[in-house]
This record gives sequence, structure tokens and C-alpha cells, in this order.
Amino acid sequence: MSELKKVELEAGFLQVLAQPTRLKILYFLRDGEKCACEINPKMHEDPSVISRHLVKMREAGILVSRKSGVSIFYSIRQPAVFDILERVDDILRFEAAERAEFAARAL
Amino acid sequence: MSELKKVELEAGFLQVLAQPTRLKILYFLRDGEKCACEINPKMHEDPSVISRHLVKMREAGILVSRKSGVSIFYSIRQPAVFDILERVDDILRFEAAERAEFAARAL
DNA sequence: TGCATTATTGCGCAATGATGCAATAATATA
DNA sequence: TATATTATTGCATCATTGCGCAATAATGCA
Repeated sequence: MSELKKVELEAGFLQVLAQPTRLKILYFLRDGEKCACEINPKMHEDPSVISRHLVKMREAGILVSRKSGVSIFYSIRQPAVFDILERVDDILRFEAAERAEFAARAL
Repeated sequence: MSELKKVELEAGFLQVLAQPTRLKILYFLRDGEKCACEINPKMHEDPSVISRHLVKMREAGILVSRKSGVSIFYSIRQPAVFDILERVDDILRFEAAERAEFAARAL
């Protein structure tokens, strides 16, 4: 039915990563499992918003959740996302350095 | 002014990558510089759409352009984006394999 | 059972993004 | 100079996304 092509799958996955609040959540989860009730106070948004972000990342396979009582604990399922973010940071640093050099040259 | 935080810069860059047509263009440019007039017929979209995608990727530092006559040649400036896409593919393969295994188990 | 806590879903709103047509800019050529 | 080619920009439209309030579900506890 769907017959998703390679670039569409890639874009879809990257789309999930490409959101500041979701990245913030990922970095927060980096040092271990946290329940939504621990994530919420750290973020500056409505719990419903965070919930949707968490669901989206779980559906993408980035996170996994575990229920315990009324709480739901989330943790990283694909640590490789941090490799991706490292690569992005490399590129961003390169960009920043180049812009700085260009600015210096313009003096 | 802007005071962009780390996650915002990362998300912004990933947002540029997270679009099927742009990825298609990137893969097409992988084997070397191409002018817009070569890119256009390969894509199933209006030239104006392709132009905007190219500009966006150039602004993000992913591509670089060179003018020659009426033609404008684009090429990859950050080959590291393919490392990122490789990582994404790894994750997607992992996902696909897991879903396949789950499906097999359900028989 | 009744109540509190935690998390999610329904819904509408505002902002953003992708698209295509038409018009424009820039260059080459007859 | 007039015309054709190449690429971009202006503009309108449509779809998607992120957001927050309110309502609902699910569990634990008095």
C-alpha cells in the first residue's frame, strides 16, 4: 500500500529528530530512563505537548516506554541518534568557524 | 539577537535534510556538480520548487553554487551529510528487521 | 467507592512549509 | 536589438506541525 521509498523513509525519520523540544528530551534521557512526570517539569511546555513528542519518538523507534503504576517511563532505544547529532554538531561547528573567519577577513 | 540554542541549531539543520525531494537532489549531486537544468528533469516537480530547495540547502551550507553563463552549478559542500544518512539507514534497517521478526513470531 | 495523580486524546488556532503558476532577472545568441 | 534559455522570486493555496486548554482514561490510595 504505502510503498515508501528510501528518501521518504529517511526524511520521515529525520523529521522526528528535527524539533528542538524533542532533542531536549533526548538529551535529558541520555543519562537513563525517566518518567514523563520527571521530563515535564524540565520542559517549558504543556504536558500534553510533551506527551505527543514522546509518542512520536516512540513510534519512530527512538524511544521505548514502560508502564509502572500511573507512571510511564521512557528511555532511549536507539543510541545511534546521538551519533547523528554528533555529526550535525561537527557540521555546525564547521559552519560557525567559517563564518567567523569570513567576518574576520572583512575587517 | 537570535541567540539560538544548541538544540535549535541542530533541529534547524536536520529540518533542511528532512525532505524527500531535497534528499533526492543530494543523492543526485553525490557523483559531482550538476546545473539546475540537469537536476530539474530528474525531479517530478516544478523548476521553481527545485530552485527553492537548492537555495535552502545552500543557505544551510550543505550545497555551494557556481555561476557559468545562464547556468548555475550546484555541488555538495558537506559530504558529511551522507554519513548522517548512513546512520539513519542503519537505524531504519534495524527497525525493519525488528518488525519482520515480530511478524514472523506472530505466525 | 470516592478522590488524587499521571498521562493521553479531542479540538481548534496560529505558524510554517511545500507546491505551482505567472512574472521577472540575467545571460547568451541570432 | 530582439529573442531564447536558464533560474529565481511574488503570490496564492493547501497540507502539516506545534501548541495549549479541556476532557478523558488508567492507576493507586484513603
